[in-house]
Amino acid sequence: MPTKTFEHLKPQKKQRIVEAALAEFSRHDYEHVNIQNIIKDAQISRGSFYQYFQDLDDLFDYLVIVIRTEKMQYFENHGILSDHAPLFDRIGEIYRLGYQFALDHPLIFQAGRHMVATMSHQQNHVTEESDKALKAYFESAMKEDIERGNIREDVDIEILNQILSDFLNELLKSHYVEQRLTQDEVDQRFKRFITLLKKGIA
Amino acid sequence: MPTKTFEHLKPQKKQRIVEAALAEFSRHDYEHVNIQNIIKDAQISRGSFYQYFQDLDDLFDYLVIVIRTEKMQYFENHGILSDHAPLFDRIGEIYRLGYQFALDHPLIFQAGRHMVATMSHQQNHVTEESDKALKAYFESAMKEDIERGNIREDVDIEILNQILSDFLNELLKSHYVEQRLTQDEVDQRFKRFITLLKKGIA
DNA sequence: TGAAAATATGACAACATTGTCACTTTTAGG
DNA sequence: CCTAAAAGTGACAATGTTGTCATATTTTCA
Repeated sequence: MPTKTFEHLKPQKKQRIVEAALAEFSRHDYEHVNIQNIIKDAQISRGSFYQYFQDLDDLFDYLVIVIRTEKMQYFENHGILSDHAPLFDRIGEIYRLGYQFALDHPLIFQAGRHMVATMSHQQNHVTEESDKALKAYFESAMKEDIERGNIREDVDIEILNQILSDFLNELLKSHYVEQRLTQDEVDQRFKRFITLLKKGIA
Repeated sequence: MPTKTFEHLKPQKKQRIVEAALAEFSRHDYEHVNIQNIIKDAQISRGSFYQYFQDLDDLFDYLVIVIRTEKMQYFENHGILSDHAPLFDRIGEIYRLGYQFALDHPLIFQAGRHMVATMSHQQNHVTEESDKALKAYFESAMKEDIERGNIREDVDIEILNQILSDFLNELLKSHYVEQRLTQDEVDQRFKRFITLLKKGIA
């Protein structure tokens, strides 16, 4: 964890440092993060950096928490609106929310993505919590829809959840990260996905 | 492209170099690949390296081709067996083939994965070709199944293809890369996936 | 105000990595 | 067996990065 000194910093300066660090982590592998770049970007001296953080590990752990907190908070603040809406409405909303988060916090989003992508798997607590929360949310939505009779009773909730998150993840990647799809194409894809899922293919 | 000198090398030595390079590329970001490690691993001198490759770009491009060629060849050699089998049999087979490839060529598999994961998107020709081939293969399987009456006529082939590849990709990741799932669990998951897909959820 | 505590600074030694080049060794074939 | 072409070598200068530390600046509060 960062030192007391760091915690005492003015929010503005703290943020400058966090942003510089996120930018660096979204560009490079963990092992090759360049401290020089961070201190240059954040406009702090070399010595200060080592007065705030023990080492890279320390900074990394701190960033994980920052990312996790921001993400959870964002979803909590925006997500509870349409509780008890039908499953697919909620999925659509969650997707839009995820996209909006990426737009609102591009640095956090990209750093998180890159950290997960390049991290060794032992350390994947970066998105673990928010993923869990998301799945729990979908699960409750499914159960409500089953009770309402919108979804057949014997549906395999776990697998459906998996299919949903895989698809949404890839969609977000094509849409936001690689910018290969326009908003219209995304909407189209989403609709077709739901249609297929509803009807089944047999 | 590598120099003539490199092409003239004894296959054994060539392979040692390729393997060292793949190992390095599966550990590090493109920008932070360490030539020192490669020449140490491959037991060649610093000077030799620069006699084989112009620079890192050159080595990278060469590796892309190696990975692509190996992958395509592997699938061509093993994949055509059960042509004209029902879609889901073929999907299962392809999955097993992908897994087998990862087991048979762990270095190539991991390097390819890591290169795709950390690469800027302009350079994603690494797996492009084999992905295309895979989708084409699935598509023809679907069409055959539609003709046979195993799959409804109005099914959205493109989206189905997308769902399939997303799901299989994530499955392979959990199964092989993160080793979070046993063979039994994978089989279970796969069956449940197919069941859900067949029946639909409405 | 003034002095102790907290913060900030950047020069520095230690180390790592790169691409080059003058030189040595090996190979091919006359 | 000899020699010219091909292949191989590692020392080296140039550059970059790290963590430390003695010192300077700022803040706190009695």
